[in-house]
Amino acid sequence: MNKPAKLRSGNPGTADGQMMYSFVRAAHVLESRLEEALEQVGLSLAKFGALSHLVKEGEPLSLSECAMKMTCVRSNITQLMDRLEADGLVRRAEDPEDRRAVRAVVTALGKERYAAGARQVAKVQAEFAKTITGIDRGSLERVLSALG
Amino acid sequence: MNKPAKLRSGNPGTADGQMMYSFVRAAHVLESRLEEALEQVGLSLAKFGALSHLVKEGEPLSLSECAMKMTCVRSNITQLMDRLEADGLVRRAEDPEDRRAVRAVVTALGKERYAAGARQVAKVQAEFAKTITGIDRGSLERVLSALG
DNA sequence: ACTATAATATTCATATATGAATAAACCTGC
DNA sequence: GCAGGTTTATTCATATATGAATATTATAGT
Repeated sequence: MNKPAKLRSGNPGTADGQMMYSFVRAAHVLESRLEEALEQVGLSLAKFGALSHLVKEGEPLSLSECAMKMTCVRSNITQLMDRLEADGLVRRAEDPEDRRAVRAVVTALGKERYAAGARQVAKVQAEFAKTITGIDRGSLERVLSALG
Repeated sequence: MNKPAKLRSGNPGTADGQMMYSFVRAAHVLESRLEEALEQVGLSLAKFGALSHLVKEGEPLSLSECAMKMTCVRSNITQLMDRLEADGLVRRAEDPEDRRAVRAVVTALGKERYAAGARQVAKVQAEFAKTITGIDRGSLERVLSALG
């Protein structure tokens, strides 16, 4: 009982629906590749993301600032920092300006690990760049920015 | 110390990298919309996905079959079924053919809930369809299928 | 028939995420 | 200066996901 192809293109109930699912699935695959690549250097995507923001900022960020930059709730950062601290990649430091705040300081090991992670991510990016060859960049950018 | 725009387009280290991150972020936003829409009818995306496969199959699936259809590990399904069973949407049944197997049976409530979820998902799909207006379907499909 | 191997679901430990509840420190309006 | 509200991080409960270890059942090969 399959619908003929004619009914399937441009029909919001079928073709576009498939497209939406494909989109989400493709993103999951991409994330898996990133996770796998980062695993080679002892990082997860979450850990790399946190290190990335901290390294790029160049100076310690409060955990609230981390949460904002990573668009997640603060309790998530609390746990992530626990794990990063256990790995010796980050250190919690008091904020002399605000005694409520805790600032995350990247350790030397954290910086090395971040650099190694960045090299791994670059490989996946290169693959991704090859994959999207042949799609119009402008349209894709517009769609992606329209989505979020 | 920003690089001029010229250096940023077509440069694998910047523009394409941004694109990859945008892609993943956009998918997350889309998923959040789906979660939010499904929450209105008491479902999560994971629960809806499981119900979806079961309803479409038309007959009970073993938990291993569910895991394969949802491309996840079996222990995940064990837990998901626990929650679906607690919600009264699914029931575990013995498999007379294979005493190791457990089959997931959708309850009447489960079918209703699935239908309500499908209506919610359809709304998000319609939005998504609008968003991707103006991008070439063929290229997008090729890219998405190349990714996974 | 018996033994070795495979497949089944579950449990456990862990990682990631959310959101509610809490405690401590900060800030404002009076 | 203090009461009341806000912001800080943490803890707890929960949902989702993985992978290792386990127990039960099936199936092959002998």
